[in-house]
Amino acid sequence: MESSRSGDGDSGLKEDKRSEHSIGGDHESHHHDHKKETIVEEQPIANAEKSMVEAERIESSAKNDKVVDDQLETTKVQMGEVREENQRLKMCLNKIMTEYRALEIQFQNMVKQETKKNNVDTNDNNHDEIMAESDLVSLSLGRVPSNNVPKNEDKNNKVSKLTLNNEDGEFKEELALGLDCKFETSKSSSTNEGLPNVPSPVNSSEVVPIKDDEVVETWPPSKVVNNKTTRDAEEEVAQQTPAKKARVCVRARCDTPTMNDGCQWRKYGQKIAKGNPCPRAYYRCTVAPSCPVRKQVQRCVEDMSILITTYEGTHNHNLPLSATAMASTTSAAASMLLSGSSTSHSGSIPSTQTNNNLHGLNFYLPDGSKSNQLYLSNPALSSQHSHPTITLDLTSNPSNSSSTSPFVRFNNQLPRYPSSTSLSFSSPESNPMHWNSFLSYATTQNQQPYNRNNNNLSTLNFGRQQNTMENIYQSYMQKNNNSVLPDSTISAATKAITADPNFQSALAAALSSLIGNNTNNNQGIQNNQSGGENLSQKMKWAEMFPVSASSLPSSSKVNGCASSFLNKKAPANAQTGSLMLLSPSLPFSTTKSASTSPGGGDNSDNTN
DNA sequence: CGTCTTTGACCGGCGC
DNA sequence: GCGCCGGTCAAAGACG
Repeated sequence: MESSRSGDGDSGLKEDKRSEHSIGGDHESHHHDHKKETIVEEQPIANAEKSMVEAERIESSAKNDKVVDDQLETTKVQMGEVREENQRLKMCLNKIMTEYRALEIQFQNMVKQETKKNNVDTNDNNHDEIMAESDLVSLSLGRVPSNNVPKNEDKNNKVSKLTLNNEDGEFKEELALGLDCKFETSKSSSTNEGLPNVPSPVNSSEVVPIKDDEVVETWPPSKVVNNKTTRDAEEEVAQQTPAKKARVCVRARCDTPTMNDGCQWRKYGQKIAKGNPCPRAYYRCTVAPSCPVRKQVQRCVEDMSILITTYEGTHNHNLPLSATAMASTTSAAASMLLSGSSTSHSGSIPSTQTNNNLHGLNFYLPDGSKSNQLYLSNPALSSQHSHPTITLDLTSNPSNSSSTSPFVRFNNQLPRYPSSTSLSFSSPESNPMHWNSFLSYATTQNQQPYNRNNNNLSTLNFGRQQNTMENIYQSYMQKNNNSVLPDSTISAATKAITADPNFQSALAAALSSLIGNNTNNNQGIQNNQSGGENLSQKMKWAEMFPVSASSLPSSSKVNGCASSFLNKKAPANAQTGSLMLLSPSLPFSTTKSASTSPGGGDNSDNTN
């Protein structure tokens, strides 16, 4: 009994039980004593006395009622306490939200001013301003501005969007942190293009034609600028915000040339970077012709089994389902970085959050003075000082880390961007499942086919021993079968969200987009708008809408890193679809080497 | 024949 | 100003 309590159960419940026991127990013990007495006396007595016993029994039953009443009252009191605590938490959350909004507005103003400065010559100042704003918001969430966001409306709604959420309660507000952009993008679009870069399963097949007013993120300020259009002007504005250059670096063990992130990539160059004999390959997203997203793939010089994939930019189109996890992950990570994750971490993180025990979501925020350079095993990559970089370390080898705690590392030493960040999910003590399931859960519901066709793949360790992952997977599946999220997952989500408002924003964005989009785009939007659901509810909700495997496309070949892990896990359970959620994969829930074979298989994703 | 990869050339930023 | 280096272009070749 006591051992079971030692778990991370709800303290409120524990209290309830305990108090229940103490209250009822005392009364009952007296009651039993009383009964014993009556029994003892009962033996030698006559019937007349039996009536007395019955009277006593009635009396005792009355006592029993009283006990029940007491319990009820106690419970009520406890509920009141819980409510109070809830209120306190709500107030706390409100405070955080207020600060967040204030910072957001402040940041917007700063960007606005800068935009004005830099675009004095431009005729349509307003346009640029607005676009920059739009861009800003979208970037803060790792998203691309909507293709068709009415700009004026966009401007006006930006500040009020959270207010809208307040009407429906605090949970909404909580999610709203991450849903800002979604609201913005969705509100203006009557079509399902509201979420351009994290598509719904339905829309994923549609490559949304790029519109003229669409803000296309430019990756580097290259000579790509051939024709001066309004978009170019917007780009120029956008480029002036460091957010444009945010990069997300993913380190993962992979024995294939590239990680399969589900997206379509076309190789456009290769270089031998200084400091690393392994060539660096350059890919650009080919899902949409004008997609600005690029990625660099390079082996780690210290450990050739580690593949370092660096993503830059945000997709401006609907993604294949298989790519949403990675896109969301990188977007979330980027938004975490860009939204000022370095601004107030130490202050915003409750001390209890630093104990590296957040049910798998371990966010250790060491002193900012810790260098990230050492952590980035690739000097070439770490030398990209012009880009704020966030690193997701999915390797199991923390040796590359300069910190003893391979969790989140923020570093302030990069010359130009003090916000380089590293996320590591490699701690042997941590359980990456939750993170992975968060990020890939909804997506994977639609990715079953990738699993189905995965056959012989190499192993891929995402920071954990495979056995461990298998156990996690199995245990998760068991829980998953009950369609009830484990408390630990909910708890992890809660803690993670409260851990860092910025990450809250990022994670919520990723989650909401994944889950919301996975079922139905419209529903997803509505769901997000209603927002009353917490993360766990969302996940449950997503669980209720599995996509049948038959409706999913099959990939003809599977040789990507991601698939290697997934393949091994997939056959273990008939519910292939839902297992993908386990793929430690966060992002790598799909299969098939997208980069090396951008054409066929992944195209089928789009057309199916 | 169309698409993708390869690879040398080119460009721009940055440091000395 | 020069050279280094990262990043991109685009022609040529490979592949299905």
